[in-house]
Amino acid sequence: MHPYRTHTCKDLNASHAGETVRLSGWVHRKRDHGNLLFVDLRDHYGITQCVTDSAIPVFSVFESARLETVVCVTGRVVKRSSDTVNAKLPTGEIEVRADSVEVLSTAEVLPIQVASNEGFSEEMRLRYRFLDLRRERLHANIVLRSNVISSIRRRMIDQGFTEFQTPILTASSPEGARDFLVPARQHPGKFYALPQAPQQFKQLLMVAGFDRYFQIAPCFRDEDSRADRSPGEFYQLDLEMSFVTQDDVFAAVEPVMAGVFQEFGRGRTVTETPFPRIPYDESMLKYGSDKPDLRNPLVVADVTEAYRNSGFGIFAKAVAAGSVVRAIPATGGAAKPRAWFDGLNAWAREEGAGGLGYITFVNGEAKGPIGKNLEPERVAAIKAATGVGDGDAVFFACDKPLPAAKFAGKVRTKLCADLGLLDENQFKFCWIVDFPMYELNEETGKIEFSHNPFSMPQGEMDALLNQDPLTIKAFQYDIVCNGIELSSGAIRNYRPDIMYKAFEIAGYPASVVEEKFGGMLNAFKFGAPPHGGSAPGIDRIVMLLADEPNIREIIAFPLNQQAQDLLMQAPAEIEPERLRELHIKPDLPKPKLKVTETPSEG
RNA sequence: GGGGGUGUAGCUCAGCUGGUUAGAGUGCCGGCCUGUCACGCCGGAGGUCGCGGGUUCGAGCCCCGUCACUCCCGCCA
Repeated sequence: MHPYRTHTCKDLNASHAGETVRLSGWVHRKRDHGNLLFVDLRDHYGITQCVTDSAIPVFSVFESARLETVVCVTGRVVKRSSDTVNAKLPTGEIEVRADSVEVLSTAEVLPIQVASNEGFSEEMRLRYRFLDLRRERLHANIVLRSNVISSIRRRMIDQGFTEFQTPILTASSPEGARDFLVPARQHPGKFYALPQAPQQFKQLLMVAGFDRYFQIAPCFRDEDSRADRSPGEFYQLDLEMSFVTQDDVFAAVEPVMAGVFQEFGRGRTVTETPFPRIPYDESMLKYGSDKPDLRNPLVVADVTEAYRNSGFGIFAKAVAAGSVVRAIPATGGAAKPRAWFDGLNAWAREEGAGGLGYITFVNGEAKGPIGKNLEPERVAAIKAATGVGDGDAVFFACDKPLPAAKFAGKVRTKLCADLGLLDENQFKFCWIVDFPMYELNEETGKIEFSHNPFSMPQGEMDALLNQDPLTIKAFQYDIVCNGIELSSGAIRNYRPDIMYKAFEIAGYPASVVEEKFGGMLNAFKFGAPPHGGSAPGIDRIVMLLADEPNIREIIAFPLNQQAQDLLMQAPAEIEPERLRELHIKPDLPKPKLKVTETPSEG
């Protein structure tokens, strides 16, 4: 018989009754009846109940084994009587009568319990990640992550994409986030950078003629974390395609996204392909965001004209000074008590708005502080613009266009939550397209790239030469699901002449462009195909599918918010000798923060 | 870099207006229990109330500082 196991802890059922089997796993739970002892034995696959009684010598071994001890149990499979079957357990029809138990590894008193749904502190969970990972939910999330990545890889390969690996030790990115740097021992004073994304490599692979590239790519950015953003590292499905338009990229990405979300979405409905394409300007107006949650049915409308020269003095004055008014409908909001409206007003002030004016519609009448001061035909126009009717309310955000849009977006989200309008049972995808190529820096008054300087301006050279730069759109797009930005992508600027011009408009002379991006620019001088791509974030995809609000729940060994690994104790100090051979001398501003010590090993 | 929250037993938390010996659940240790499946019952051990200072007759609670974790803003081509 195999020294460790003949079956896993999910394998056995009534058909195995009478067989002698061997199982290995962790003592998940014990139920000690004095002369009768039940042990739930757990492995990666499942749980099997083992039972022993005091007549058998191994009883005391089992009885003294603490939770999470690793044991090897040999015994006979017995069909349970009908009244003792556990319907909640896949192996609940049977149990294993233990003849012998070997303790393979003992366990100390647990700092966090495995067989529990209790919430433990992040610090404990990360310090004892190996225990946390044994727990059902996290264990399942990591398996889901693996399955999602396999599915993505299969779907990409089936579409004719070729998988690549690109360097981890590479050059500092010229723009963007802070790099992680690695000292180069053979080149004193010089550094490698970890890639923020394989952006330039994938474009070079297109120049190299590979046509369709993808990679499950690790990306490194030294920026502060958020609940949905790891500090340091994350993975993306990086892809790039040659001889394509924006629509070709969409057509390649959509079936992968839709397919994966259908496969792992546990019945939640997924937007049918093709996904809606929403121009950036429209998204900012209707949803107050460039990553709209389309599960929220509320749509913002512009009602600036309804307030121009109106009887509602505050807004009329602001509109005259260049502000806009955005109307956010609250379906069914008129039935809410006065306290709700007051609460929203207080919330709006906390958010930095002057307040939150509103009109309610009851029995064909417009009520509320604004309703009284606004002429009936203007109220009618607002009603028409927002599509509200009796029983609804409308809220107003009045400010300069961008802050008004953003605040309207916040109001939209809050109203939806308060009114319970969000359908949780959906994955709503869309593309946000037509991002502006440039934007005005309000402080400096200068024109800057608003997103990726390497994307192709719509209208190409003609637009750069003849259009107001602030009106030029780029072939730049984001894919958004349930209000979460999964990726951005672009059709790239592959023409050196257009690139020089695009950078010139943003204030970079040709010499700077050559110095900073010489490698890629040079490659484009030897026959570059038109190309474009995208890079959906793997971690966020898994977060959505697992319905987890925090990215650490879908990563086996995440860093904490301070970018520390509490289990492996990283970052750590380095022996002086190592620093010497790297020609590095620390110049510390103050005594270094110490990573707290881990308790002794078991 | 900035703002909010949290920090009390191994773990998860309660602790009222500042007032006796700081509690519960769980885990751990011991006892009882032959059909449980979050088994049950009885008992026990376990505390520098994050740390430092202050106010007070008296501080887990109030004040100041500091540290740690977390959420958010900045940042994230």
